[in-house]
Amino acid sequence: MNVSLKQWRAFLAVAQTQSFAEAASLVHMSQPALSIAMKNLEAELGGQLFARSTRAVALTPEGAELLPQVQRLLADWDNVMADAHQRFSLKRGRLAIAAMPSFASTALPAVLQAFRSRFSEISITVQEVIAEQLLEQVQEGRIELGVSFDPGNQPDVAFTPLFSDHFVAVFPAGHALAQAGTGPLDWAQLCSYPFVGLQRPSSLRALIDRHLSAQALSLNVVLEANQLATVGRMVATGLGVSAVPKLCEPQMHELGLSCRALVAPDIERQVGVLTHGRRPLSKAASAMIDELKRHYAER
Amino acid sequence: MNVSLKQWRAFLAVAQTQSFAEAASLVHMSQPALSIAMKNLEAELGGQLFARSTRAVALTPEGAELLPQVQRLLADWDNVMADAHQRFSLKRGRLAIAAMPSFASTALPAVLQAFRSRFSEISITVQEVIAEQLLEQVQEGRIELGVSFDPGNQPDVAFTPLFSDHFVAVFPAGHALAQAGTGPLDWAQLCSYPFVGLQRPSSLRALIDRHLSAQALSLNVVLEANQLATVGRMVATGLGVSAVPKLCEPQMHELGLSCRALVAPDIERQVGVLTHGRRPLSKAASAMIDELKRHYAER
DNA sequence: CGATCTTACGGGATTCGTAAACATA
DNA sequence: TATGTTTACGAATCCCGTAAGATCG
Repeated sequence: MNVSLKQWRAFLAVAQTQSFAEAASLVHMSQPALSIAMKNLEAELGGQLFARSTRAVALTPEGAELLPQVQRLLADWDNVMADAHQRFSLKRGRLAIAAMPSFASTALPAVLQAFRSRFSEISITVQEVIAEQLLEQVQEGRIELGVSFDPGNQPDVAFTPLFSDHFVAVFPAGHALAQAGTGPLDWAQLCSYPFVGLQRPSSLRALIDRHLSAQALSLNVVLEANQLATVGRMVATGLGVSAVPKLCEPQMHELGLSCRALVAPDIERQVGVLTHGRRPLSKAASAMIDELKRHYAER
Repeated sequence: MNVSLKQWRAFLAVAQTQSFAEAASLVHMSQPALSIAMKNLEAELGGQLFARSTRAVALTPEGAELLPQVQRLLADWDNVMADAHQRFSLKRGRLAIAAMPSFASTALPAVLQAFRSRFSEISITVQEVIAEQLLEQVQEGRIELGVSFDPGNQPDVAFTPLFSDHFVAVFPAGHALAQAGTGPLDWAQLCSYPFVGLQRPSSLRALIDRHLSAQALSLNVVLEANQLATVGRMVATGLGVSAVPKLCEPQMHELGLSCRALVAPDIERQVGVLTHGRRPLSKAASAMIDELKRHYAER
């Protein structure tokens, strides 16, 4: 036999109203039912909570000492219930997400704004991290949701594609490539210029090398950097040309650089959502993924 | 439909064991029953607490956020239950008592010692107050139990007699009354000596005056004080003789005074326990009253 | 005598446990 | 195929509500 929250709520009602009859209506029970409930509660506790005279009900000193404790704990339970409801209805919650810098600084803000306008009570933390760290964070469960390139088959990580990104050539505004038009460019054409590339080991760099060597092409790499922004500045300085994901085109434009799509081969890379493969998603994370999908479905 | 503590305990068990089967044995239920219970709990909360794959159970992020809260609250409930049990079994509690000074300094310590040896975990506060204040404190409920003279019919106060106190004459060791023997003395004999009495209004003084005037006796009051100890010192100084409750005889002896019982009339006053007439007694207070009764029943 | 709590008892709902079905590694 | 969860269903339990009883002012 165990005491129930209902019994304690009834106890509270009796203590407050000083009457079994009134208390019974407060907790939506019949008088006798409440009487039995209190009797059982007292039996469970091993002593009287109330001193009953047929005309009046009074708390015993022990009951009086218990009252504030019970009051507080019942209120705490209500808070827990409310908290749970809020979390499940997305009226409350936390969401930790991460995105690679190129995405965080381009498409993400609009998505976040849309999400926040729907679920204003969910607090979001965004981390800008490179793909490798992002993968690690997702695997460890430190962040629930990441936006990055498809990492391939990684343990404990699930990838949901959002869109596919292609490469663009990057060069200074006055470069020869700029004067040759604005249409697609072949990688072969890029190979004849000094090339500023990402440092190995970089998944991006490896991807490019793999595709080009399959076509018997090879870049004339004269410089390497490990941040895309640095590569951009090198190109702006006139040290060479480069190739970056189309997603980063806005950043390149900001540096005063020009871009043209690259084909032959059209190197494609999936960008999407990384989540932990075995842990369940929070409703907040699911809603964010929906928002991301909606954002790219609309195009 | 309401959630029960049992459901939350089951939730805790599942979260800790990561298994419905193990958790079921922990909470003494069958697997299916626990499964249903969790299903109902989730329905009540409006979302999933666990992500079930047929081979494994994992907390959802929402469930994980709830877990520590639930853990804390369940522990709190256990504490409340334990607290209640302890209070009812006199392994814990507070007891505020008051006693008139003559009693507090004579019989009370032995009673308190006996009580504490039985119920060592009950903390007791003792107030030494005069009869009028004591009555007031009991009426207000500030103290639960007082030891004093019978106050007569007072609103909201119940009196339980413990013993009846008689009066003794008090005089210096070398006094004529001391040389006249050690047996009972008549009040009439006391009237021929200068008398040191309690100041009016004092219930003790009023009692004496009432009884003596009924016998056409009158004291030769030469001095008055409002504390019994002061009266004793005046007598010790040789300013006169006095009459005090037998209960105070030890105090008088300490001042080097002698005493003899007073009769004709044998003025008797009930000493007993004052409690609030309408409020219920705590188990601790009841036990203390029992201890007091036992103390005087043994004689 | 009236108001109020308690006891008695029948009905109903919830919950439990056993057995079977189901789903994944 | 084996392990572990869910569904199905019969049964027991618990709890509630109505009606009668008891008690005190």
